[in-house]
Amino acid sequence: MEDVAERAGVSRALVSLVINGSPKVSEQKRRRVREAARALGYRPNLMARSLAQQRTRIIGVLVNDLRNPFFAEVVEGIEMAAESGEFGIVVLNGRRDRGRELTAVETLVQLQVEGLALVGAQLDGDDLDEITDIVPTVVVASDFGWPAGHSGADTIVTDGRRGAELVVEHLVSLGHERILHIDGADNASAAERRQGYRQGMEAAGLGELVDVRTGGDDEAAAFAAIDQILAEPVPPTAVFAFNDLLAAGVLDRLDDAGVAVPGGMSLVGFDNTFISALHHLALTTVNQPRLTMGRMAVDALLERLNDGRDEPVRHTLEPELVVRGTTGPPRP
Amino acid sequence: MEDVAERAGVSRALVSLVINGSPKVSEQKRRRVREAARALGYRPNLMARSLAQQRTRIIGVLVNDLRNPFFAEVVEGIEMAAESGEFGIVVLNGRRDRGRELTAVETLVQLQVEGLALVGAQLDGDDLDEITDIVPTVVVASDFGWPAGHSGADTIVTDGRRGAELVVEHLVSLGHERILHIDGADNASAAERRQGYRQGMEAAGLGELVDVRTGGDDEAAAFAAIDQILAEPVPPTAVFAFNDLLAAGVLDRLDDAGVAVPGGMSLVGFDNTFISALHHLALTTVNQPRLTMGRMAVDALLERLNDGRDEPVRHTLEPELVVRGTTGPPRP
DNA sequence: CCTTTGGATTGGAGCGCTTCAACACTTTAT
DNA sequence: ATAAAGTGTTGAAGCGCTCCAATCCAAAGG
Repeated sequence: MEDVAERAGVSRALVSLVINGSPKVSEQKRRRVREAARALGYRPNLMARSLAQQRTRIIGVLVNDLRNPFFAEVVEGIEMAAESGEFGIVVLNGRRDRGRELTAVETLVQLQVEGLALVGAQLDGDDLDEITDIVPTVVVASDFGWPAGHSGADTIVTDGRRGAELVVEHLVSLGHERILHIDGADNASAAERRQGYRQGMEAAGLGELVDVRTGGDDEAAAFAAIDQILAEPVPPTAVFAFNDLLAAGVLDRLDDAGVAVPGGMSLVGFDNTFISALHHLALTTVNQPRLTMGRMAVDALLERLNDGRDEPVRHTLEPELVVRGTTGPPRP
Repeated sequence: MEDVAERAGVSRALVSLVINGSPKVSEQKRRRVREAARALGYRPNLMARSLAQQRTRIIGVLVNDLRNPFFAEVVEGIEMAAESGEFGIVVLNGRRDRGRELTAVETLVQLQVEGLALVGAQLDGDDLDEITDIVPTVVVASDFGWPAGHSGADTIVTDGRRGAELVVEHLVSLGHERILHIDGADNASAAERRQGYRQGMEAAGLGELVDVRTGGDDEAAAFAAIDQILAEPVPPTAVFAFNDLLAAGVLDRLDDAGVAVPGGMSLVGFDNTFISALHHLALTTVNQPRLTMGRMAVDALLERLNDGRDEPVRHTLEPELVVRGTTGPPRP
């Protein structure tokens, strides 16, 4: 910067003004500075700038699992919204490990992010309380209850309980009774969907038949569960899987076992990722508006940052049942 | 930091030493500083530290499209390798737009990343030359030729030409002749695969039947191409799609049109993403070792950073044909 | 007893930028 | 003519940290 100033015959302060597009710089000097900067290949040092400005204009994003297209799309939504709010984002990947999530958050905080979006985070409520004391936080696609702690994080979720109910209602309307749920284990939104499943079953008078098995959040997790289920004397007629990835795994296994879908077993996923839309899977599932969730997350953050809101806010989006080809009447 | 120093009754310099785990601090003071830091909830400011240290220990990653599981996994590979090399990464998403890629690179450079990994970038050779003058760069999963410019970027690719040849050989061995290629348009690795396709066809004496159609890099791009193909008087007996996503789109469309796969048409993808492995698709494809690619990319960067290498290096990984259920003998 | 040695600690300069009060120079009002 | 009110520019302080040279202190050696 020194060099640019010298070459343009002005002070460093003036260079700074030009770089930041201040209106109170004469056209002549502006041109000379621009030119000198180009000639020298000068690029401002963002670190130094942030330090001096005492702000970074960065939103930190912690994502549970980048390989899950659902999360990837939420992140795209966040990115797009952040961009139009003049913020950048830094994405860190928790890779399905709570410990890594914690260090990732620590890194983001030390990076001085102005806001934090936790996408599908597996942290617990206490972790969250600590975090919200430090930086404005929005929790997306997972749920830490309401209100979410001391100063409170904002929450953007699709109503997983309702989504699960929709699934059960749909299956019941087809005539199913033995509906089993392979859950998301300790995954962030697993509890909610379990609850919705239970409520749905009870509402249909099928409380006795509630059957939840431990799954996880990817195909592999589905294998053990479904293998075991198939080995039992009276398998269910329908399976509701925690998410599309899990459902895809179940589908594979059913295929191996020669069980027709939906002829021999109905199957429902969750998230409506592009996978479920593939004709060859044609997975009945529950839609979550991913891009909207990302956008709302950023909006929530910006309200805190720009408008100074400081009571927590919670937006619950409506899930939508998407009926495709993996559900039908139960086998006789 | 000032406050911590005061509370612990030491100087700021000593606090810095403790934070950075210097061995030359007495156990007693170390404890006192640690305690004061905890009591005050002190967190070092990474920006300030980077500024003072004149290094960031950050590798910038520009990724073409986060929604494509192939790229997401390469990024995971990079992340894991960076972690063990004591580097952090910052991921920016080009979202399939060259302009955005350019500004993303600019941002990363201003962030003072010490190395840059371009994953599936769509930039052109001139862009790359400029970039390599500024920061050590490795190009992953796309190809800018060899050597790649002035100071030169490193390159980590799977041999797309060879991969495409494998595909053609496989199809030819099944008896196909009218093999059509839906390409990746101006996508980074599209040219290479086109070339491999052509060479494979010519080597099999099918040079006359070479037929390349414009596709893109996601399902939607496949639709137009395949619809048009099906409307033609003599459709091909086999289609080789640029990647798995594209192939999935083709498969859907074939389904709509009532064309059996592989009975009526054989289909091959590329990348061996988890999608292709789903039994219901069972897509014949070409594997790229994604995690290895990520790891090698980081290794290449670290060689430059730590060992001072400065001639460009190029690693070409071997593609591997994965035969699944979408390929078979041609229809009569 | 004084000097040396070496480990522990500290003061202060400096990293690249922003920002604000102060200054110089014009223009307008009086 | 002088004062007042802009306009454009700059010097210098400060952002939170690191790191070197200097200092301090205690133990060891002469």
